[in-house]
Amino acid sequence: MTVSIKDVARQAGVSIASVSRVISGKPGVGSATEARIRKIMEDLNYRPNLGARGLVKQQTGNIAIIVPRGSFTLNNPFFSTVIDGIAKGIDQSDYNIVMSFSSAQQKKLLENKSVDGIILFSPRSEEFRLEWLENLGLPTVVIGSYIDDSPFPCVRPSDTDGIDQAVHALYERGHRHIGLVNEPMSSMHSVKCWEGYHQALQRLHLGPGSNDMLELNEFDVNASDRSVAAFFRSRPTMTGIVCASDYLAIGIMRIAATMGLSIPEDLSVIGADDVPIASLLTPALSSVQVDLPGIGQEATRMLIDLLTGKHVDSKNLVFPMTYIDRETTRNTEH
Amino acid sequence: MTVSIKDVARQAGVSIASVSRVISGKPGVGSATEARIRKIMEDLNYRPNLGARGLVKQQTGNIAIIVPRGSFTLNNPFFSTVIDGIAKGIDQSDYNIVMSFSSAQQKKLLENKSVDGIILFSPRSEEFRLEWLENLGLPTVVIGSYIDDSPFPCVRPSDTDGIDQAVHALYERGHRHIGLVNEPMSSMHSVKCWEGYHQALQRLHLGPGSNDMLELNEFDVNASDRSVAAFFRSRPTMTGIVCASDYLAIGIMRIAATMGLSIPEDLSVIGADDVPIASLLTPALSSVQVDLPGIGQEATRMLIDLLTGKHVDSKNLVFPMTYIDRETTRNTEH
DNA sequence: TTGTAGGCGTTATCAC
DNA sequence: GTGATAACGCCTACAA
Repeated sequence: MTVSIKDVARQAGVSIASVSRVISGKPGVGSATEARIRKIMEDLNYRPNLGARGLVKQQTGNIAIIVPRGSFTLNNPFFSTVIDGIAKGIDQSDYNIVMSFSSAQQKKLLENKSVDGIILFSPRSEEFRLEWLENLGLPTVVIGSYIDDSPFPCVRPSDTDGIDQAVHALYERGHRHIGLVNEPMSSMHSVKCWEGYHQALQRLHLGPGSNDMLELNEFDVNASDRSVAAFFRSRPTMTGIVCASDYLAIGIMRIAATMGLSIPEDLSVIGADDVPIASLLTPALSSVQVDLPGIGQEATRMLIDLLTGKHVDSKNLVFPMTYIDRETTRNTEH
Repeated sequence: MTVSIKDVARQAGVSIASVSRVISGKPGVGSATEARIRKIMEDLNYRPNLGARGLVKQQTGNIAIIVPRGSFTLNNPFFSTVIDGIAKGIDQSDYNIVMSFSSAQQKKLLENKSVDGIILFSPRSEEFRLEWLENLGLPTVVIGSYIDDSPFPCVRPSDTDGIDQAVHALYERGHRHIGLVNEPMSSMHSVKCWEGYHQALQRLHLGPGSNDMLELNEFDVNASDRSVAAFFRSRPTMTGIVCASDYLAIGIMRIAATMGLSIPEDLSVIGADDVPIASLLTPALSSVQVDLPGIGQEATRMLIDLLTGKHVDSKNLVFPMTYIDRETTRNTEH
């Protein structure tokens, strides 16, 4: 059914070697025969079988995007925005993107020699052990915060500094009791955010404040209404909240509304990452901006450099974050 | 470097045939040798090469998701929400998802025998010609409105009815001059929306109103500020707007704001699809709800049925839409 | 129960 | 310039 290099060769009355040569643009074919072969390929509508080629060249032409299960949900705008950047980066190349959605399938995908490289969204320790990843022997670049001494190049926002900025912004607006809503600490991202929060409190002499971080049990805020409500209720003097992501902040805004808290009158809220919808919400979400598509694009470039043996310049690319003041923050008298 | 079936065979002192048998769980291997082989596989950390297997079994284990270039932007919540459904559907199977992002790459992906089937988001005629698609000979299911007599099974929202409902909702609230903001008519989805709009106007005896559709030149509203503004300004009596999608409606709300029009006081707006963020906006967007993840999941199930030779029941699965009244619509006296 | 051998569609190394 | 032919890693009759 499917037309192969053999069919072309037979039709053209040449050996498959010659056909293969014109396909891969290698020299050593008379221009007359080349023309003939080209014509036959056209007539027969020949298309190379990438699988077969991959078998001999030991490469697949595929890149895996691995998003931790659970935070998955392409709907999480953090991922979709970064992936838009990846799309842009990959357009220039000949690679395709392969994705799996369950953790078991992701593992299989990476083990089965069906990809040449990996773009890994900040993995959580429970899901992918570092040793296991290294054992794969695949070029890998990590997006987002990850183990500090990991062997993989990494592209990420300056989370620590970003959260620090957010706390400072609140401080400047008169807030003195500032909380942090964070994802489970099993994610390195959460640790970085915690560090930024802690560092800011210290610099501002606001005390340790470790009591004022809410560590969610799930990665999805919307599964945590009760603990969020309890957190707010038990801290009546708290006037400002910094969230580890916009996604979190949006959930917080929703929960606050159901509790009868109005933002920013009763509570100032700041997100992180500044995803596109942040500015569309009402009140528009104050956030810490970072070039999310840029991160995706740079990570892709790095991986492709790795794949093509080019020298990869910097092992750690940190994108700056800058506070954006919108409508969820307001001055308060303390 | 990479350990193959041969290595296992040699180590175990058996033929590759036996190893292959235990891998694929075929009978005909002594339980003693089977155990030995299993152990060696474990020790050597053997992983099958899917590419090689695909070569002989003539299948790749991959499914392509094709999203029309331009509307791409995983950030378009319509796509990300449906794809979330696809993810759910595919979790049960052993298939992986492959994506390309430029139109040229997508074509190559489909031609190169690197996928077993296709999930195609309502293609526009300029990008993928039906004849070309058929010629591929790949099991394909289409998501969203498409050519009526296409040979491919199709899962889609009842766009026509949905828009009809939206117009009626506005009518019931007293609106008599109702406009439609639509994407380029090269998309079948736009045509269906137009039909729903037209049909509603007729039933309500509101005249043809063909003058009151704005057909955007681009698929991205945000590139069309000027024409949207002109559209509004030239129709001072228009009090209600139906949009072909929530994505469009969100853009319209933004543009209206910059024009000093307030919603819903000056203008009632209804979106379509009811994507998750619709309810998070303020004012919360009135829309026509449809089970987007369900569409993705059903499409995936259909494709997998097709792929596994199971009987596929219905060639055309239409998901009902129902109007959801939120805050962007208001009564008006005409 | 086990092994041999041919083939899936390509590329690459030889000869001629 | 051109053509055999051996891989690549795997599956599968067919033999033994």
